Amino acid sequence: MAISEEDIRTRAGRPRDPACDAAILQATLDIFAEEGYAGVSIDGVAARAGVGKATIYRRYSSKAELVVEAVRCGASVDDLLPDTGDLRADLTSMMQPLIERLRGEDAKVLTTFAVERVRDADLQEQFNRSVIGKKREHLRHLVASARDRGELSADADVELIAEAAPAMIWHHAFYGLPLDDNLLERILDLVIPKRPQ
Amino acid sequence: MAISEEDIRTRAGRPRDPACDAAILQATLDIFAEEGYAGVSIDGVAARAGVGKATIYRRYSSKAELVVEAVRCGASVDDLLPDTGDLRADLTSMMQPLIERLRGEDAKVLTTFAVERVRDADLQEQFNRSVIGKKREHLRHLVASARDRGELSADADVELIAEAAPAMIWHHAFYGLPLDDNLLERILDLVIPKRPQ
Amino acid sequence: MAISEEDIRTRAGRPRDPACDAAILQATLDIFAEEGYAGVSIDGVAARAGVGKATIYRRYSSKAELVVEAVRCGASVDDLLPDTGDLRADLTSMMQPLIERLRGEDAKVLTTFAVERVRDADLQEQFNRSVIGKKREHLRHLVASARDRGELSADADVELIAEAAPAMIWHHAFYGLPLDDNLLERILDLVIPKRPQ
Amino acid sequence: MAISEEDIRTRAGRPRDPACDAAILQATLDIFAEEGYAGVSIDGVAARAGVGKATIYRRYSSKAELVVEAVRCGASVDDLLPDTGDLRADLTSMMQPLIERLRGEDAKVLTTFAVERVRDADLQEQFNRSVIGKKREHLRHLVASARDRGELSADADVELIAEAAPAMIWHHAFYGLPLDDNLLERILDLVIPKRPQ
DNA sequence: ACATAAGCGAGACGGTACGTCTCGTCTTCTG
DNA sequence: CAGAAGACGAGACGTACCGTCTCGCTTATGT
Repeated sequence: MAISEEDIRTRAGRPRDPACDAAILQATLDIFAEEGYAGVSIDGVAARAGVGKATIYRRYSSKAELVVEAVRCGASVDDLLPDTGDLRADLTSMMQPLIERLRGEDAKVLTTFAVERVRDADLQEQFNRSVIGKKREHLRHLVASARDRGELSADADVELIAEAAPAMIWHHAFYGLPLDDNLLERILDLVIPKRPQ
Repeated sequence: MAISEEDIRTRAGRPRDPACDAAILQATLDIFAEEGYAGVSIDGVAARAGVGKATIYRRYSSKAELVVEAVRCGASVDDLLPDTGDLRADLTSMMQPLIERLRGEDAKVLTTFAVERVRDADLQEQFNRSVIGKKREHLRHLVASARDRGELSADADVELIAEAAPAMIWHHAFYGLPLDDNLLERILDLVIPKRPQ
Repeated sequence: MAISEEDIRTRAGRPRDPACDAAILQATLDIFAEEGYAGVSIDGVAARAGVGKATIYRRYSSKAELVVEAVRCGASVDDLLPDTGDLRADLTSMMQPLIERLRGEDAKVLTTFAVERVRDADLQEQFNRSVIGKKREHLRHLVASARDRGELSADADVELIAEAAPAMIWHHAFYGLPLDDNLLERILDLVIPKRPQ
Repeated sequence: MAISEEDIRTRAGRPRDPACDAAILQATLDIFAEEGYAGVSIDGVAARAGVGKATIYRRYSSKAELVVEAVRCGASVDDLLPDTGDLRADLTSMMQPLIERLRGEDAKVLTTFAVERVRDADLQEQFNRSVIGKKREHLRHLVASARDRGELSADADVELIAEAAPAMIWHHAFYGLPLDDNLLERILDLVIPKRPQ
């Protein structure tokens, strides 16, 4: 979460330049993708963005926070949170983009980030708070709803079913196992009873 | 992997002091557990171990290598590969120790280690060959056997079921989700049809 | 005064590199002469000396201290204390070198040093004791002797006459007034009655 | 010299707030006395004066100019320039206030300023132009007049006599020599032949 | 009377330098 | 030779100012 909440608007003084926001995040993301977390330096980001260091520290209080925000925004990790009433469909539309990104050009950024995140406590903390939390919550909500309306059995393990897809997708990514087109389908077949045709 | 192979023994001059080896690894593990990877600094380890920096660099060529080695030794992972003919029991005796360790003092250590493994191609390959590979192969073998003898349906997704337990356990560890006593049981309930009593 | 006293010698570990000492002080003096105090930056000195910043901060705890030390060493003020029995001649041989230095390359350096001396109580006291003190004492002695032997009138203001030359020379230096060849002669003409030929 | 001349008066728009002028100068002076020139920062002055930075830069084009003005006004250095036809009396009424101030509470401000002035080229330049210049010019004028009317001998060293008093007074201040009540009289006795009673 | 022009507090901006910290290497002395 | 101590070149960290530049508001004057 950026340093200042959204009540910034009506503050006195010169307002923040949105062009700077963009330049900073883009520069951060570029460097992160090229060099990894360790390769990101505030001076480097500032130079690449054509921005003073203070302009960065005015927005993010540390390197960790900066990188989290950059990845969150830049890699569009703030996905849609669909709720159509069809569990399989909803899970598919939530998780399929992740698989696609892990196969595409964002793969390096995402994997690097997922890894670095575990390494650095700040990064972890920041990321859990800002992104993952909501997503996980929604997954749980979808599964619970499905159980409540009978799409799953009454004693279904909501928590575990909700985590199953991300767990296995990332597991495949980490170990270099193939991220086939039908992977998600196979996962869902495993943890959700197939719909009667 | 340590800098010097095992032919160190018969070198000329003063032999390496084993007490140093121990002190360095212990200090590294302690700091690592307390402060995380970023909190480990060579100067810090040297000070805590009462050792010169050169004494560390003589053994490990970088901070990353030092930490990995420390973890590998400190939290030795010598698993059994059981095959009793009871899928549930075998999976349990293979995975339960992992959960236990991820809940204990070794948790941080193991997690970071898992991460480093993903990061470093050499490390990855080496570990796949020596430890993880065998384990994964055995898991697959257990599941396939179970399917063959009818414990699972004939069209069971062997690959996926074999990966399910480690995937979800590590997932829980990575995100700080609770590693309850019954977690493994719940995972197995999810991916293996309960045996009819 | 440099950070570490002289008992450094017998310390453990790698000794300080004297070449660094020299390079740092020389670089500082050069930049100081070219750009003035404000133009001296630690990064600049480090770059010019081909030295890391830490190597400077290991020796001097701040920019001010660095510059003072550099000046003190670079423009050593080892004056003679003549006593020929000819007041005019003695004063001339004591003060003329100062004028010459204040006209030469050392000018900026000496001026800033004089300033720092006034600023810093410790420095002031130390210098009064070591160099300036002796010099002032000797000046007073010369004037008093001259008075006693009748070269000056019996009621001559010894103290004031002794201070006159340095006071006016430094005054000229501080205000950028010209330090002409005949300045000293004019000063002496003013405060010492010309000898009847 | 302040940025804007006196033709400000009849400008259009909102006139400058005199309360700001005062607040800025006072804040500057306070901080200068407490922390020295280096301790003065525009942000600090603005904060202490309860004023925006632009309000300062509208009046003074740099930190050096601001400090000069503040000291000049605050310490009332713009003395009278008397011309009664009695050299001794005129010099006394010009220099005695300086001695008094160097003994009083302004001492710290004045000394700090005199010292810092030498250190910082901007400051020096500014001060010479705005304050010292006129004073020195007047001193020279007084001495020259005295010579012309026969109060001094025809070959008197006008320049030097004019500088003598400030030179020796500041010299005493810098070296912590006593600023006695009769100091000025002794100086004048030294450089100006006593009037025949 | 009300537009114009400037002053004002606040604070963002691109820079530069600060003094601290860590990295991985190098150098000396002692056992 | 190993080991402790620690200096070294390099360079990132986060802070503090600089002097400039918007903002939205307030305050006189001039038409």
